Amino acid sequence: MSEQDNSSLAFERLREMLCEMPQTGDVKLPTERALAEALRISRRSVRRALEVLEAEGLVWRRQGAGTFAGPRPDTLIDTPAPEANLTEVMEVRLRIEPHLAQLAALRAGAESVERMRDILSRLEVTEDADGRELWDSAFHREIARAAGNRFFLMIFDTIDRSRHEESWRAIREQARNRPNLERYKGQHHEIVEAIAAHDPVRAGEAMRAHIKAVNDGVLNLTMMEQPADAP
Amino acid sequence: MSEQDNSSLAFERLREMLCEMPQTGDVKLPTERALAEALRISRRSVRRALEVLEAEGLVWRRQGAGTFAGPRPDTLIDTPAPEANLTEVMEVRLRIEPHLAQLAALRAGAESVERMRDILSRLEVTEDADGRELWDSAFHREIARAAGNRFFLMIFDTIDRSRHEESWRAIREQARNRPNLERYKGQHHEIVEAIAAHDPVRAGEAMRAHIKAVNDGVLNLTMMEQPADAP
DNA sequence: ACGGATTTGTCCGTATGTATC
DNA sequence: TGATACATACGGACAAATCCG
Repeated sequence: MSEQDNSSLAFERLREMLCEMPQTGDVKLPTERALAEALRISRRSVRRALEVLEAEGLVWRRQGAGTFAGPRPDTLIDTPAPEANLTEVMEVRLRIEPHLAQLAALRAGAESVERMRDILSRLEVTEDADGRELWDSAFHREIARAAGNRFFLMIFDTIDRSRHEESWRAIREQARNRPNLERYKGQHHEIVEAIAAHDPVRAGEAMRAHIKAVNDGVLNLTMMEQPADAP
Repeated sequence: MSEQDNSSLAFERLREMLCEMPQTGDVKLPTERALAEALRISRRSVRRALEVLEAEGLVWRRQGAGTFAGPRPDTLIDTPAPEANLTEVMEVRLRIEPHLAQLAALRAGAESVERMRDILSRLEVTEDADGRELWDSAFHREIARAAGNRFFLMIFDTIDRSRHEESWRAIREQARNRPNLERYKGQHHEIVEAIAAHDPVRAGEAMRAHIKAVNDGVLNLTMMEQPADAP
């Protein structure tokens, strides 16, 4: 009973603290360092407790901002993704986006191709991980737009939303190692060239290869996280 | 669990906002600082999202003036216009449902196949139009379920909802009144057989042929309605 | 024609959580 | 456990461009 775990102590104290707080959103908690000092325990223990509280939905945290009480403020999500599994999303992308590239090759106008190239050039000079994610998404969406089918565009947006939710970890980790980034860059240009040349077969195949590469990259990464696995 | 990057959040919210705006040009958006405060995020995140939207051609900005909604060539749709969508929906079905059949052939269990056969038997003894419509939809949805991918199922439901559009029902039912019904019946059984045999290639091809036949049936019908349209 | 007010464009410092040792 | 390096988010400050009286 004496020295079980400081995390549980922090957990009780923090929970108590939360109950006394006003229920209005946007209540900022003290920083982790301050809490650790106030409770006379290590910051690691505070973090463990906060992780549990976050999972319970009592608090939410954002890097660079702080820890806040209450549910997340931006719950605009209209249940787009149940429990988005990464493999499921990739399977859908692998089977749909090649069709979008094919249709885009048949129907894309010069201004669409121009926008694609512009987006790619911006993607390549972006160092920020968040920004890269945004530009990459914009590129794929531009292709979906160029496909000229509003239903396909709607479907793409459904996938894209889930992709952003799922990207929370894997893509950012993946951004760390640059070799893949170069390969993706080449694949992107290959796709645009095929579309510009109105070559649906090549466009579809290029898109398929690209998504397959991304899929493999993410898969390898998640496998690396689990120990004892050599290529 | 669903807290994505702030930029992506701003991106979705802004695009949604743009779609709800009147189509008239010269619509000035709130200032970046106002948007940042309204969305409860930093101005930097707003700016990243606006950059992408500008590259997509949805908005245009001028320093000192503000951000304006640009021309909107394609709008996200919630209420599709009937006529033009028919070909669009058919195009989507033709390119997606074969994949569903393939996956179903790989993953369908015995009970799924059992349900498909049961649904088909009920479809074949149904005389009224509403009933046939319902059973046919149920058959295709059972295949989507058997594909074992929740996203694909979600996407299928999106398509299926449009398919049930009131204005199309008459057309589809007329297309089914013909001897086409017999052909569709055979194609349905061919699909189920291929799935039961775990033959993805045959299943995909059978589904493709089926949807192509339905598509042709509808197309022929709509052309018959408009007599003698000459180039 | 002029000047103040407003808005976008740009940069940097600070604060915070995250990851690693 | 404690300490350090790192990525990210935020806000302020200033310049450039524009608008309005």
